Amino acid sequence: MRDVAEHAGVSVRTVSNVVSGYPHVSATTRERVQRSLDELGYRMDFLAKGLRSGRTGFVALAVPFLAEPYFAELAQAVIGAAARRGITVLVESTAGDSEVERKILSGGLTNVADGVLFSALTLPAADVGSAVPDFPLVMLGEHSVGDHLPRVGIDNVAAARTAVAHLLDQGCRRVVALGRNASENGRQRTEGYRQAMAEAKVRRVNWFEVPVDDWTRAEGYAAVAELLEGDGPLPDGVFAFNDALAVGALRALDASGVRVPEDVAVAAIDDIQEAAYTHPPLTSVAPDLDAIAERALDLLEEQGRHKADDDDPAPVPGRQEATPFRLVVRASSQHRPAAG
Amino acid sequence: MRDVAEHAGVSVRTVSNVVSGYPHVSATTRERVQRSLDELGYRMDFLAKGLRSGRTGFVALAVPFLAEPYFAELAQAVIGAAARRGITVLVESTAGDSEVERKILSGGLTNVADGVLFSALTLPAADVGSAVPDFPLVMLGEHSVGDHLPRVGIDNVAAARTAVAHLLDQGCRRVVALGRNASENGRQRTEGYRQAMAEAKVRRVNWFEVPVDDWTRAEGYAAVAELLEGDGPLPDGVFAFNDALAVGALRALDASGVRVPEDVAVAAIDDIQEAAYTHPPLTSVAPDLDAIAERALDLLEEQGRHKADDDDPAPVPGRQEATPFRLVVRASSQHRPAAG
DNA sequence: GTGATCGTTTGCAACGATGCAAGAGCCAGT
DNA sequence: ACTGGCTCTTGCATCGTTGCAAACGATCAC
Repeated sequence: MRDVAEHAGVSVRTVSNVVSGYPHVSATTRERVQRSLDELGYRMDFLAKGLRSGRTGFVALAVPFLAEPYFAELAQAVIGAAARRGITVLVESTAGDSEVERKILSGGLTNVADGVLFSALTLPAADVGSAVPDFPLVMLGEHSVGDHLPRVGIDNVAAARTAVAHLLDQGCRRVVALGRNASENGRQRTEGYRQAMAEAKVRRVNWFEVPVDDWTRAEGYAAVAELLEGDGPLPDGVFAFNDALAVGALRALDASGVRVPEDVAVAAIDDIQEAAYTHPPLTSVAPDLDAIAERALDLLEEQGRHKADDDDPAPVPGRQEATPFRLVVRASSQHRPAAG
Repeated sequence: MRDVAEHAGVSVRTVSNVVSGYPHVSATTRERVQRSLDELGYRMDFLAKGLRSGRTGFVALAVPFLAEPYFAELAQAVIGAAARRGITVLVESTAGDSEVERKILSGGLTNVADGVLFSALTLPAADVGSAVPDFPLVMLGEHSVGDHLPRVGIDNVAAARTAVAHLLDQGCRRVVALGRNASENGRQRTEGYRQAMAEAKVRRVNWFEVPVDDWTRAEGYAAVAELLEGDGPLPDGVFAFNDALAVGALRALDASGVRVPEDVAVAAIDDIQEAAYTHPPLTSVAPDLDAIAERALDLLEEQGRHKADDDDPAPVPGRQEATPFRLVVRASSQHRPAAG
């Protein structure tokens, strides 16, 4: 920038004014500086700008596994929403490592990012306690830290209830819930399953919850394969807590010759792109990822503004925003067996 | 850091020495500073460090669509490899917008990242010409800019040839190549297909190339659906240029009641995780993503060092690194129809 | 003609860290 | 006792940019 100033015969400050669009710059000067800018191929140094102004224009997004379709699609949505606001996204993958997650929550990304969007899996709740971070932070999806942290995501209980109610509507009598684990997400979707089963007055003997460790295709496959090998009564419906589990379940059912949806109907949550191409296509609850991304960025900006205004106001009440979702019905759940 | 220095009763420079592990610091001082560090919850400012030292510890990864499984898995591999080196990855999604791609190549990410890994789809070859960027850059996969830019990826011709040869080995007589488009990648995989067909002395009448725009499930589905509706002779093998196309193809075949692999064998390239869970599981060529990520980062660091050494040496000859791949055979290609 | 006002431009300091080289204190060797 | 060499510590300048407020010149009203 110094070079540009010299080349244009003005002060560095004036160059800065031109670059940052300061209104009180004469047209002739602006043009001359602009020419020098182009000629010398000037590129702004983000670091210096960030250092001086305290804002970097970056937002960090931390997800457990970027290679999981759901998180990849979420990341894509966040990147798109951020791009519309002129914000760049820094994507971090925690690999479900609670050490990494703890570092992020304790501010490991501060002053490189203006804010952090955090989709936590195994959250080190104990370590975090009720401490409020000293930087803009919005949680995506459920977490177990407490409601003092702002959060954006679908209502998991309602989403699960919707999926299970749909299966019951289709005539299922014995619906298995596949996917309970240690996560808060797992707890809530289990709750939704139970509510739907209770509401439909399904007899307790037909309730069945299959636990897993992770919500992956492999675990879904293994769990259902084991279920089919067992000597218990077979289910006529499977509610998988996410699409990856459902994909694994479908594969296991297919491998065992169980027909979907004739023998077993399947529904899940996430509606990843893959869901439209499974065998058969998968019924799934679709969260509005764009809405999640937009709302999350709104909340981040809001926190950023509050920080700037006062010194330390009540740092934004932990708002819990529920974004819309809808049930996408595909072939995997469309059967109507004879009542029984 | 100033606060810490004051609190510990030393100069800021000494604090810096402790933080950066400078050896000549007495044990007592080090300990005292460390205590103040912890007590005040000091966190290093990456921006200031980067501004002063000229290195940020960031590497940018630009991919067309993060939501595409292949790129998501690639990103995960890069993030993992970078983490092992203490490098943080900044993921950018170009959305196949050549405007964005041009910006990246002209250095839009410089001085925020020490280097750029670029997986280009539609590359604005004309705009770039043979200009060598003034920052460390490594291309991932094929591109059409020319060989003056270093590149890491599998040998696409060989990979395609391997997949097609496998289908022919399985007894296929009429193999369709699905996926030719304007990309360099498409050109090369087409070339591999032709080589394999020629090598096996397949009669020209049985060669068939189906073009698409993008390598997505939707396009794969549409292309195969159209093929099945047509009145031409049906193929007994489909070679899809990537797994997404294959997934779409499998769905279309399934929907039309065509049996895989009995009627049509299918193979593709990428071996995304989803490939193991399709109906039936998909035979695919698996690139070694970890190797790609590691080599790419190696080349970046090498370029970084060269930059540091001299002023402007021949900026690293455009090395073209071919990483290993292997064919993963699954059910989608395992048939042996009667010779015909 | 003179002072007030406005638009435009500028100098200085600062953001938080590190490179450099010099200063302070200590010990051993002569 | 003096010097050289060592370890440990420090001050100063600097990276590229922007906030702040003053300075500058010109126009305007009286």
